[in-house]
Amino acid sequence: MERIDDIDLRILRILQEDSKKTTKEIAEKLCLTVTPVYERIRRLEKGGLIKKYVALLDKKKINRSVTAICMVSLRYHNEGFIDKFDRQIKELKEVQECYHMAGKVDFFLKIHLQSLDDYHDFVRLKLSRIENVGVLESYFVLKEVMHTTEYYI
Amino acid sequence: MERIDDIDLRILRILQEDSKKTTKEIAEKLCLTVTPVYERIRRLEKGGLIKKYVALLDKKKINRSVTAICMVSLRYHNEGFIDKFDRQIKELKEVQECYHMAGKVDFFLKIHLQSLDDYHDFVRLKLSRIENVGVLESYFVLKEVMHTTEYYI
DNA sequence: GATATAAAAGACATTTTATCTGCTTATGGA
DNA sequence: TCCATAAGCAGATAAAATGTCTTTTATATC
Repeated sequence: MERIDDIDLRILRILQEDSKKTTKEIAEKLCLTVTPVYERIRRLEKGGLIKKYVALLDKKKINRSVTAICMVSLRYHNEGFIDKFDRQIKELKEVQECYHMAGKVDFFLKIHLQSLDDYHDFVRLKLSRIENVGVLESYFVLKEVMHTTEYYI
Repeated sequence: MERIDDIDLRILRILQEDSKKTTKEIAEKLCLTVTPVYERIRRLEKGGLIKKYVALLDKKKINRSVTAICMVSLRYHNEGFIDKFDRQIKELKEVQECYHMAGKVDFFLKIHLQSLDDYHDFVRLKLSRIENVGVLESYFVLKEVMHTTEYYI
């Protein structure tokens, strides 16, 4: 991928905010015609800079009001165990984010659920049954202060 | 918003995964014509169930390879202070997520940056200068095991 | 500074998609 | 059974995306 210039950046900022904006609307904002804008977007897609386009849903309206953060430490740290944990975590539909961390905690999970009861079940029936899971530390979100999918570029 | 049925759910699953799918493509998957699919999508948008459509960028390709997790505890917990922290955090472009938590830690931040040096500057010049910030605990992501914007519905 | 060359932008035609309208078919009570 | 209502279909129209070709602009070289 060649370098991206200022026009590319402005296009990316717009699309991060609202990907339904038409090429024409974007072109007008940038004082260009549709063709260059169209071609730039295609180039950004082909180059993989734009990964995908998605619809974002309202958590509350689909009944996923509980957000839990869970820090997991494994008992043993052989490479095989870490990969195994990775694979098993990816199977769990409740998990929205999972990071392998540097530090005393090994993994960091963000989980979305309907209720605290569901979290109880999640830990008891799924998470704690994954082999080699050691310490679990759970935190619950009281209020989402901010949450964006955009990067400041 | 009226209840959502199984067809709505199937539409939402598709749009969460790829919002560029055309009404026609979705209609074919669901064995319907474009009109009902079109109207359902409009209804889901109007009802606020679909919040927005966005483009997701590749973190690495835009030079945001470092993800830090930061747990913040405030010194004092009067209501005013909490709101003030909220407002000031929202101003920081590096912060992608911020949650007010239940427990011994007050806030939970996810931050995206170019380098560890930038994190150093972020903490030194921005975070630690916010009034009333007490303990900071930082973690760094070694590997993103999973990260999705989709909800399992 | 003039000129050659390539990259970027524009103009416009064509294809595809979104959107609207009117009509038909299910569905669930009274 | 019949009515009322919601959901779906078919086809027309408007708008957007896409492709092609031309013009402009920037850049490098002489």
